[in-house]
Amino acid sequence: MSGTDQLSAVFSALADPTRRVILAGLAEGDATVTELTARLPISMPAVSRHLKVLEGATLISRTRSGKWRASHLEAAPLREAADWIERYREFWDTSLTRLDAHLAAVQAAERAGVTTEHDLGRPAHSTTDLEEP
Amino acid sequence: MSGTDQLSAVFSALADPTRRVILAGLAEGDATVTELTARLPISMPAVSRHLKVLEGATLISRTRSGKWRASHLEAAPLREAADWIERYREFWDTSLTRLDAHLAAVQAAERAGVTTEHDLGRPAHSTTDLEEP
DNA sequence: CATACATTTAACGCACTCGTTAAATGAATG
DNA sequence: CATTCATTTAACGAGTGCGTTAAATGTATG
Repeated sequence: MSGTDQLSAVFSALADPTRRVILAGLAEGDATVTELTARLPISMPAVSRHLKVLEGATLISRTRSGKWRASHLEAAPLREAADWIERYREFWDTSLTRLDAHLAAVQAAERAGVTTEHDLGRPAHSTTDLEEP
Repeated sequence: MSGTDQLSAVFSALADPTRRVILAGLAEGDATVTELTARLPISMPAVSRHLKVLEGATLISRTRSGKWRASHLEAAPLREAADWIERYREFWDTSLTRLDAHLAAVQAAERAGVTTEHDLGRPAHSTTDLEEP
């Protein structure tokens, strides 16, 4: 997963149920690999690599304390993920009827000068690639 | 990706930058595969399969309208994802000092009867697996 | 310093992802 | 009804993810 942007790394890390469980566990306090493994149905090496993934997404940090390495939750990157999703809140939060949604889409399209379902017959052959805001 | 839970499917779908761009595009209005492809640096079959992934995560729906198939943003599943992340807001939202975080972790641990960094020497060999709330 | 404990790395298997190009399918249209 | 346009499926290759077991590494401790 080399060259992956931060946001992708975070979403990718969250896509695994085991890692979400690990994060939930760390929310209750720092823990070692052995402790986390004791509560999971997988081997210790597997847990170790899940932690490596989480560390790669900077969702955890780890400190060596003598013989042990404790994992610590670093929730900051979750803010970025939350912010990304929040931009879509209007699309699920409002009680949009199908017509309202349609009109909203049309307005957004006109605002952005984008081709919509009304003129699918002449697709927008814009040359500019889409970008993430 | 058979047998994947909804939340994992959503996070997994969001983990790809191209798919996030597609969702952003659909937020401005429904669009066809051809239209989306015109604004992306990849082939149409590639876009088609991205849409299939998004559909699998129920992040979009598609309707056939004559010759064309328009994709429509279905943001509802994002709510679930947002809710999951929101539970960690306290961990990034508050101005936790390192000491505060430490104390919070200890309190959470005591509340849950979980072993913390204080007694890493005697790991919790609990038999119950962690679960997602 | 030899032994034990905590953790990681190595090596393997299997399944999936993401891109490509070429071929197949669906649905108007002349 | 043959052609054309929109879209999907097939087949391939390179890369990645997630689990395993066995071996290596780090760090106390007797």
